[in-house]
Amino acid sequence: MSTRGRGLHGHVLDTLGPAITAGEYPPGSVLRTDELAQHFEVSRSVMREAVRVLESMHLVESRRRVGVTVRPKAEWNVYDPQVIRWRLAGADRPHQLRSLTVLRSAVEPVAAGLAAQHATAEQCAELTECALGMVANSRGHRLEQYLVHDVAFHRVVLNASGNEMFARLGDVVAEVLTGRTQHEVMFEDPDPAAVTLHVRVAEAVRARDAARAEELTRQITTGALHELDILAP
Amino acid sequence: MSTRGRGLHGHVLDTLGPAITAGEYPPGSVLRTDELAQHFEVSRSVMREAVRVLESMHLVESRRRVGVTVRPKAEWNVYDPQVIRWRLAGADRPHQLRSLTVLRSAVEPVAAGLAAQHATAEQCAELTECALGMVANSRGHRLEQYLVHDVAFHRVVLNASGNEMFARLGDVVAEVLTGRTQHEVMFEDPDPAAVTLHVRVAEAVRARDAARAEELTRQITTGALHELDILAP
DNA sequence: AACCCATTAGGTACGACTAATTCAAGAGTG
DNA sequence: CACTCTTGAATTAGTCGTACCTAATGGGTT
Repeated sequence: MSTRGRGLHGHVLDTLGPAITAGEYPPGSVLRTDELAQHFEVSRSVMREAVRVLESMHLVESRRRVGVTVRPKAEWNVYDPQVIRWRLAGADRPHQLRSLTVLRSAVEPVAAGLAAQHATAEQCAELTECALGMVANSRGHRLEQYLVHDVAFHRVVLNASGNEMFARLGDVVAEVLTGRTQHEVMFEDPDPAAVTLHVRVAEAVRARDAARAEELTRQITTGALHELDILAP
Repeated sequence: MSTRGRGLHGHVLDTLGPAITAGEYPPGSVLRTDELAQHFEVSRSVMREAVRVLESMHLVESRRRVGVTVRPKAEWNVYDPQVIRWRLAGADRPHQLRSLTVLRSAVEPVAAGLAAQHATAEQCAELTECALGMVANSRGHRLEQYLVHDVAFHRVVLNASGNEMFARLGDVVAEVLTGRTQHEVMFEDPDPAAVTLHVRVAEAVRARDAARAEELTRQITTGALHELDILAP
């Protein structure tokens, strides 16, 4: 899933990427292409392709006579799904989870408002279906199935917004929600209030009530902020 | 600026990237590495590195025995600054500008609210300075200087939010604002109301009034939406 | 329909050469 | 003597071309 692992250069990236994003190489660290190639036991061609990809993510910068230098974190392409996955898989996970949750709190309410204006009949139906699925699995430790519907719900909202930038955050939200279920405190059944909110969002979108859809979604994301103690109770 | 043009593979990307993002090659189109290498008069190694970068942006997919196929627009990494620049430079510019402006309307108000909570004294001072700079250049066709301070203002807000995801949108906002001044209808002096709003945002942040900073910024971004006729007057 | 094999285009490896940049030694200058 | 400028040697990425490997594909055979 996280590993597209296609080809040798993919394998190299699966090791180097997480290492860099985890801060194993401090900003300014210098790597040499040849040494890396030797270390990973691949040809220089393969290593060069891997470096090019890291370079396109602004994780490193390649300069003649110097080598491959690690760029400061502030310059990374933190919206690259691959970078997000690497960071979520490493020591930076908590921090990354917080950043993304704050991003969600900004984007999703607006996306829901737009979805209320632009959602197709089919998307409205999907939304209702997802909400019902959440209700059906909200009790009896069915977290797995609950999560599936939760992820689907938010994905539909983002897609229905009609904004491509919002739509592409579907994967990010999916990883945040999944991460919360897997690694965070969520042994108990989900909060009934949250489930209800999702149902009401689906209703608001179906009723073309943008303001209500936005406000209700804001309540959902605010809840997510509270879970991570980003907001005081 | 848009061209980092470092090396031959950079030159290839500067041509291929815009072509693909402009839709010159419809989704599913098949390119051959060898043909491309011949067309651009570079070696296969260089072309392969370029393809790897395009692949990491999810613009294309490379498969054996098939070739390099162009992926559908919905799968592109639309947050990649390079992709954004390519699209802003091509036929997709209006659409991209709208998407980004909607994104701004979601992110910037929340960022401003956070900035009011987390901005350092220095950042508060910078903000005030930028706002004053906007006022000083808001009359007499000083659009150039006005733009500089406008861009700086929004950049400081995004940075002061303390959220890395927000901070990285500084470049995007900069390009949107620059684009508006250069290509859109903005021969006249900026709207005095907008200038005043910026001053008041700076005040709100300085006063640690998160709610007010958020609301005022929402008015700014709403104004931007109106300019592009995304919202009805 | 199931299977096999030739074709094809990308994947990998290696070696030679190029070019840019750094760094240091040495000449020149105040 | 200290400082600056020039120059050249060392170093590392950049480019190229070739050869060979691998795996999908598509057609032909059983």
